[in-house]
Amino acid sequence: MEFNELERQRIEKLKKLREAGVEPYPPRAYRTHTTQAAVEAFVAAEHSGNVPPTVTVSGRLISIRVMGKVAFAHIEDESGKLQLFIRQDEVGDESYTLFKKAFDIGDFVEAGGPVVRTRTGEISVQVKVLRMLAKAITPLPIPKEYEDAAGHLTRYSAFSDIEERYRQRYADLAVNPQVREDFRIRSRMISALRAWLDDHGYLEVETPILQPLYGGAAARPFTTYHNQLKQDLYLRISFELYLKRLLVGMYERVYEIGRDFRNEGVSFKHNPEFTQLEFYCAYTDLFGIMETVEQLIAYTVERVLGTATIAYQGHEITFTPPWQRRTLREVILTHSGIDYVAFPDADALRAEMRRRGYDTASNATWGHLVDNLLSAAEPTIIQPTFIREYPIDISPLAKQKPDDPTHVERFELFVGGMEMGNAFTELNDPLEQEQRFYQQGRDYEAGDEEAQPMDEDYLRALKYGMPPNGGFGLGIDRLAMLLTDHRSIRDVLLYPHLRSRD
RNA sequence: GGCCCGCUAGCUCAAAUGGUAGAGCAGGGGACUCUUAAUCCCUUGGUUACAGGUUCGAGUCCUGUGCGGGUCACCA
Repeated sequence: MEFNELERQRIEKLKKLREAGVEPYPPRAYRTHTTQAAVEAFVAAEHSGNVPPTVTVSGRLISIRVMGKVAFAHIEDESGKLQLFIRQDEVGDESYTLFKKAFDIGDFVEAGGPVVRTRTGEISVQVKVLRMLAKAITPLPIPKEYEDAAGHLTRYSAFSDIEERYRQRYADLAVNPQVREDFRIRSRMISALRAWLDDHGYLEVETPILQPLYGGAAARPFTTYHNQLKQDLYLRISFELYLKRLLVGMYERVYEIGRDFRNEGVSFKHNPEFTQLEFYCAYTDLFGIMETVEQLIAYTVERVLGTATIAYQGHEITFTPPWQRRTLREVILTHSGIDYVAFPDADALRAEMRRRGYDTASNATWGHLVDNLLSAAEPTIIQPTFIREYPIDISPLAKQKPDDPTHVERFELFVGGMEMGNAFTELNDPLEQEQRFYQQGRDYEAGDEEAQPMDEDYLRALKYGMPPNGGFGLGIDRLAMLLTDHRSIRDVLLYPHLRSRD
């Protein structure tokens, strides 16, 4: 380890503590109250006229104000903050000197004594015993704060360098309470999703992450290798094909929450690994899934934030059902002026798009061109909106519309200008599915690296019969972005992927 | 991957046109027995991301590299 000057000074303090017979990393803490519980116990005693409680509280030192033979400090634990009132004549000369000379902001400490109000009225622990729990070597960038009479909090020089916050998330969390809160919201959100699904007859299952064959989405996979088996394996890009096999096995409602891995570019809304919820429900279709999704997400938002209306990047978004239902054709026509069904092949559509100023790749398939048109409209769709009826070319696992075999029963959910989820009336005709895989194979040969490979075992499952059903996939990270009002997916991932240094 | 922007002390930021690299906080020394951005006096701290180049002289200009941010493309 290399140490800078500040760290060397603190290592000297370590020695000073040990020379005084104080172990700077003792094995145990003896907390009797969280800071919040200490305050509550004090307030209760004050109301009932009882003697104030004596407590032992533990936490990180976040401020120190020494005034000669008396000092004030604040400690913070997960429940909140509490002031320590330390008097030399209460803790003793030796302990007080050690506090002044060897304790720093950032250290974990423990303080025991009665809870009192100081002259300014702040509830504090009148410290009788002060212990070091864990000495910090590296100074934490804990900001100074000022709270005015109106309760408005100003933070000075808060740790805000984006790259360092992501690389040293532990420090970010330690000094930025709002970041801690964002990840609590994310956690509560996942709990709420799970609770709703559990309450509605869905069985939570786990399917393979290491797969001999990937599929279920249009994406390039990560590859890996099993040494003993001498076998190439892929990290899954979706759960879809494994979950639908379970419907063949007579489960009617299944879901999985877990990680997908896609080998593609990173951006403010893409991380190489991300969390997905997928569920499948037998004996329903696209339209049944829409109602389920409305209920599921409205319940989740309400339970996590206490309201169905949220603020997101300056927009007000309301999740109260029913949500808008539009067709892909109408959305694209409205946004771009192009009625894509009038241009049924790639060359014609590309020519029309270029005529209207779109920059299109000359090797893009017709389906991808349609997708590009949708992408252009995407940022304008703020309120929760189901966009349905997709071209069959880009939907190899969805069932065709009975009255229009060029399109499938598929919707994507958009909120806040982002795609949040994707759903189909699932294709359960094994012969048709085989043809779709063949077409994907031809697309792959033609240069589409995201085309899905033939999955013989999945077809074997379908041949046993799969009930009609609808399925849905939800980007958990993106929903978390909405609920925490963050524009970047990295702010809702504890450890977003970053290129390594050196 | 293309283009644009950024990288200066532990943290947050300054440094006209190229001319001795600074401040606040944190840290160190001192004063102070009710403070809360405590206050007051003194003070340490830098390979300016890295490597080259131009120049008498580069944090500043040029080239390259790394990392990050934004944007476009790719991509759900």
